[in-house]
Amino acid sequence: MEETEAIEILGALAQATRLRMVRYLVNRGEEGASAGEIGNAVAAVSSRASFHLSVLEKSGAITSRRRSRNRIYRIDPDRLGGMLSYLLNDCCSAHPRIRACCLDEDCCR
Amino acid sequence: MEETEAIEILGALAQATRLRMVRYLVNRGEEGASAGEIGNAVAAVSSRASFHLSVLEKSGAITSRRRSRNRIYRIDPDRLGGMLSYLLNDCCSAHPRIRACCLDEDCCR
DNA sequence: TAGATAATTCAATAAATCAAGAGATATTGA
DNA sequence: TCAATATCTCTTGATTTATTGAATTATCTA
Repeated sequence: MEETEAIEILGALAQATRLRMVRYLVNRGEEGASAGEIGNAVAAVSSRASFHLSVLEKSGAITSRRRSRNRIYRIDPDRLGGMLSYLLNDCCSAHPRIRACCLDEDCCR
Repeated sequence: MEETEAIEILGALAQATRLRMVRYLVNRGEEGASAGEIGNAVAAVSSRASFHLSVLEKSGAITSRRRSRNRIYRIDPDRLGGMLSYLLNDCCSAHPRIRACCLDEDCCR
């Protein structure tokens, strides 16, 4: 992954509403969720939900397709994983301590 | 790690100059580097380097101490690792595919 | 203490981001 | 085609962020 791609995903995740959207969509898995459901889940009015979803989609963290009247959004696990890999393995050169913290949920604060 | 802490680190990393500073500091390891060296490494004038270093320090991604005339900055691997762990294990519920991408450098694009 | 060095803070400007509501667009079913 | 539903786009104003150069602060050494 390129630096600019990683930065765009990082910027997309660095906002509470959007991070909560990602969390919600990860739990929805392959099924995904409509803009309305997502907005509801994170307590965002429709225009705001739409804006934040478009930021996430533009970054590549999520994808979407239309299904009837709804637009269904889904996580793109390869892009999210790719960004994490870029940070951990490329930027941080797989620094042993950072890696240990990342892999073991209970390692670091 | 709390959501707000993770978001602050994510926001700190979502900027090219700052991401390059982190990359440089990871390579410097325990030794760390002075503000001047870091600014030089990422081609930033002193005031700009100082500004970005303060953003990184405020987020917790790096720490600093004064050594003579210089201020020496270092990575905080536990905080960086903690943020990665928050994303991978908490937000993404250790999603198998995301996890695989993250761990194997060559898994995802 | 005076001068040199290193880093930060300040001021001004430009650009980007966020929130909310109004209105526009797309899709479906009566 | 008309009405209802779901989503998106546009506008406004407020806030935040990034950049530069000048001024300031802290530290060291002759």
